[in-house]
Amino acid sequence: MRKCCDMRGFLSFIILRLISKKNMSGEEIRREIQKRKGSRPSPGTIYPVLKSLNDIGWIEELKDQSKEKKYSITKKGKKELEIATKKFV
Amino acid sequence: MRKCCDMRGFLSFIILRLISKKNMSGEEIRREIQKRKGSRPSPGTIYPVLKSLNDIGWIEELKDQSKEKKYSITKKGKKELEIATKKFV
DNA sequence: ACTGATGTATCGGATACACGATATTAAACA
DNA sequence: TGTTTAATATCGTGTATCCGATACATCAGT
Repeated sequence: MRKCCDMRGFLSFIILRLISKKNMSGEEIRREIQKRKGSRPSPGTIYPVLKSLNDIGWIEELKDQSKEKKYSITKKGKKELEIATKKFV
Repeated sequence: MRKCCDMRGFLSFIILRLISKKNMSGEEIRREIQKRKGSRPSPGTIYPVLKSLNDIGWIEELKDQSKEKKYSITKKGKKELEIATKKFV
């Protein structure tokens, strides 16, 4: 994946948006999407997306005390999300 | 494609949303997306989506005088769009 | 330390999205 | 009626999204 919010990759958009509202871990994201959508994305879906969003600097790890690795949105990510949202929503 | 706004198929969501705001033809949609996104989706991208959205009854043809075949969103499509938007945006 | 439970990471593969090219249709002129 | 122009439709293909399965890591309780 190169760009979030390309024609494909709706999931990246959703995940970025979730993280923008609240720092979240992979499992939290899975639970949240299940709550909203009904189906629980598999780990093989979520974690690669988190990795790529992290790699391009749109989110960043937020190591805290717990065993969960939380992510927060970066300034860059916030900006990109705003652009994408304006374009398409 | 079965459901718009599945994990994949961001484009279906975009197109449904565009049509929900204003009755549009395939070419209008291509131009609108180009205006917003910069790149112009190819016919082979747009028309199959329109066909599938039409097949599942979320949009419908709106034959008018012109040579363009416009589409409008159906009640069902409006409802589904609302659900998807609430879920994800 | 061992075990169980939970979160994270990675891999191979199936699926279908999006593409470009091409064909078809249809309106609008002469 | 024939020609041109533009919109629509379809086809085969490459690609990466998303999946399930599996492995690894980490913490809690005993």
